Amino acid sequence: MQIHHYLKQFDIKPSVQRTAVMDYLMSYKTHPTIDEIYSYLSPFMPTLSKTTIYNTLNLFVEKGAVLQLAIDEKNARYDADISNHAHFKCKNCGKVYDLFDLKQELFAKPMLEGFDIHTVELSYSGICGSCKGMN
Amino acid sequence: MQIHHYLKQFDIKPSVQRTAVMDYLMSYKTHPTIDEIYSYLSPFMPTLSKTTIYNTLNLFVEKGAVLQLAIDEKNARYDADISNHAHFKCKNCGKVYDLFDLKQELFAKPMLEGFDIHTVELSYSGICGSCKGMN
DNA sequence: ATATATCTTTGTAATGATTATAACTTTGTA
DNA sequence: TACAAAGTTATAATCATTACAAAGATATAT
Ligand SMILES: [Mn+2]
Ligand SMILES: [Mn+2]
Ligand SMILES: [Zn+2]
Ligand SMILES: [Zn+2]
Repeated sequence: MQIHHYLKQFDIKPSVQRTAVMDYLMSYKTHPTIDEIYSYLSPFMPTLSKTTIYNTLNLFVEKGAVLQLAIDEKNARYDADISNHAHFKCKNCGKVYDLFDLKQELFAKPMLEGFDIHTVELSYSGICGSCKGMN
Repeated sequence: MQIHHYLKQFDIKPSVQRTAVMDYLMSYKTHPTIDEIYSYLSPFMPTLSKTTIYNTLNLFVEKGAVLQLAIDEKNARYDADISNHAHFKCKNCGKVYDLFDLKQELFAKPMLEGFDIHTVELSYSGICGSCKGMN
């Protein structure tokens, strides 16, 4: 199964729960919160615990398989797409959108004396198209 | 007094507490948390309440006088420098550094169909110079 | 200057996200 | 099968933030 293989690439043992979480993240690219992941999976896996979702995502982030986004002040949000892209958070509806069509230069890690830069996070906020003109 | 005048520019009435918080933010550019601000000011203002620090900073952010940084997953951090600059958070010591010497293009708000972009936040993380070679 | 309304601050309680803990279950191996 | 290691679960604890209501300060009208 491809998700099993993908997890192994990051040195993650593919349990049923871990596979389900990664499958969800790869299928629904909505940058979900822990609660959203748990609420979706729980009906399919009645014994699933929210702690497992926390454990699983902490492991995924640690192993580099998933990004933890800081764009939402309230809850952590997770993204299985670890390629260079930015995010936009709507101040009105809270939805987090992907922004792929930006110059790659924006994601360059600057060479700065005294800083060993590992990660780059570029976030925008404002009002999204669906919310414009409403409210 | 200059801080009073500065606050008024943002339509903020300069109370004693608000002035003290803005003074602190402008003097110590360490991107402090609520707790750090409270711990510093409390000895000088014995009746000060932590709720006031929360109220004050929420007001400052709402009025655009201060930036709330999302770079730290645990606590909100605040910055009185609202000019274009990026931040670096050390994964080891947790300190948040300013990065001023970056191209202004990095802070441009891209023109994208369906997005009305108000703010840009550019954050890096990795290991800082003081932490390199230690641990 | 006094009364009244509005704004601000304060302390406490409530909420909500995340982590710690310990028991239980599953998996891998001898 | 037997044992050890890894993973999952439920519950309790922690910690940041917000809600609330009372008290205090400031502004406005008489
Ligand atoms: Mn994304
Ligand atoms: Mn700064
Ligand atoms: Zn929206
Ligand atoms: Zn450091």
